[in-house]
Amino acid sequence: MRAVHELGYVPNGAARNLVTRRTDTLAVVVCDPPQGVVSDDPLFSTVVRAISRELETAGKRLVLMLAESDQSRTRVEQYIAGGHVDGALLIALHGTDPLPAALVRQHLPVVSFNRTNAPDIPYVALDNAGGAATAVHHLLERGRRRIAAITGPLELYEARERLDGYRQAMRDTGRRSIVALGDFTRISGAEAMRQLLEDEPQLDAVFASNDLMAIGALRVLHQAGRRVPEDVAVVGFDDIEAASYTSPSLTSVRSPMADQATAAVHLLLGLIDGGPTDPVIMPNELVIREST
Amino acid sequence: MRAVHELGYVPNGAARNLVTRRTDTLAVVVCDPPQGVVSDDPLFSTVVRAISRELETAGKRLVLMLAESDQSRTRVEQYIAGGHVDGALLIALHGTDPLPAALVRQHLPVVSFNRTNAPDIPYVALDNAGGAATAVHHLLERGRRRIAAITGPLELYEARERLDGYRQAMRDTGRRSIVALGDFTRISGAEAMRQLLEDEPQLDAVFASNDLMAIGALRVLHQAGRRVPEDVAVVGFDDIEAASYTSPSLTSVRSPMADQATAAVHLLLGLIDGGPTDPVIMPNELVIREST
DNA sequence: CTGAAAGCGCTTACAG
DNA sequence: CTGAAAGCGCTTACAG
Repeated sequence: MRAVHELGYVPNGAARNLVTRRTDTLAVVVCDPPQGVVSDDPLFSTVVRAISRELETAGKRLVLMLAESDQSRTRVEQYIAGGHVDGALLIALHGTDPLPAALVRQHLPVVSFNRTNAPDIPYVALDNAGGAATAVHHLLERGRRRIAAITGPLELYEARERLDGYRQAMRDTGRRSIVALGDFTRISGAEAMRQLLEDEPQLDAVFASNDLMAIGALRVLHQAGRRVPEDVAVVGFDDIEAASYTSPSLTSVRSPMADQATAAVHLLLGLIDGGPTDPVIMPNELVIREST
Repeated sequence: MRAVHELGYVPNGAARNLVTRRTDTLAVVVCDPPQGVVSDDPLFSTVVRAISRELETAGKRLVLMLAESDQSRTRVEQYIAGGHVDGALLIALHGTDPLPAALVRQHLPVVSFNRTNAPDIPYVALDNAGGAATAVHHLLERGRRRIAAITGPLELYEARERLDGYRQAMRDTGRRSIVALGDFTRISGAEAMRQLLEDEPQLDAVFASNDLMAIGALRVLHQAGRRVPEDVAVVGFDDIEAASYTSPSLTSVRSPMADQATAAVHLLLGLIDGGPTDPVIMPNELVIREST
């Protein structure tokens, strides 16, 4: 050991990997297309940092890969087939993505950061429907009666679940759903808000399926001369940092992204060790600010 | 080749790495401490994605490592000493960080995403001083005379350079500098703005060294009943997405982070191939919006 | 030009 | 318990 210290010896990683057939490296695959919604999200860096910290604690390394195109998807598959990683964590998976099934076929432990269409992939998800219902009930408590919703892109489970939660809560309280389509971008939120004002000028509340769209909606409401929250109350989803510095500041359903990331890492590490594969659902909470 | 296809053969990566002594893998080391400013920055995801794309194009892999503490710094050093990577790209380096020197001592090709105290490390940097000067001249053209600055944390080169650019521009036009210290967070921008209003109630413009602080300053100005831009003009730096949806929207010096990331990757790949190591300075441009 | 051998630097069963 | 040998799956000089 003295010699080790004196000579600064460090074991060669490739040689060790070769013989042990372990790499202590996990892939984080961001499946979002280039113009995709999730990885441009303000929460992306939170998620990546939380994953990185958790893997470091476990003594593992993180290889970050984008799967933005068919070509890069192939690269990911080949890299993983090359035995470079012990497992993979998929982020921002669209419902129709062929990648998860391909990885499972290679017998690689795979976990998804959200619900997917591949039934045998363990995942960690937010309680999207519950969060949306919480938002609706909060608006009802505030005395709102005509509550519209702006959806995310419906090919994403999160977007569908948030819409379902809104719909269910409206139905349960005997109300009619008022829905405009968005795609999780601020611009789409603004456009959806414009459309809602035209179609349903009597509305007195809006539930936006994420904060970026809520911010777009706030802007349009301001331009249209509607006061928030006096005339129209607005609730967002995710509680990104910007939610606290819009004017008025935005009530939002907080997505515990860092906790979700940590849970996903644990699920993956457990899976590699042959542990259970039950999905994990993260709770969320409503953060009430000036907009409601 | 038919057999390769039929059997789905893929070369074993570890065996190949062992014999070739190349890994085709580069480390991206985020040197920011846990509460650090840079990696919580909205631009972090932009940078990471741009690097990832560029490495993918070059057929390289990306290992993401955090160096948030002495312990994790040691881990980074050991990992790199283990020969797992062909080079390293350092992000968010503080002036006093011992990591770059340690890596250079291991004869690893290293490039920094900003200027550092290690003289022999090639880097890519923004024209921070030039950007700050542009902001000041823009404010002067708008007829502003008492222009204050809010600085970033001065242990960061970016922050010092932006301050220097402001100071120089003020001096060149025979004006007195008015400076309040911040640390690149929104909160610190708000605090600095409060202090400025107290110390220099006559000020008619503020140059904030980044957008987050400018957003904090906008809020305080609003609370203090100062109209922007009528009473006080505000310029930020970085042009993060939020700059376009504050009210009023924020004039800002755009930092071309994606281009900077691409340039840093090229510099590193060139360095590995024995290419030149000249620093690269990225130009920036002023994006004029409602706040000036 | 083709094919067998040596060797990269480890770990792990196995012999002494 | 210690120490030498085999082998992980490649690449690359080298012999035929």
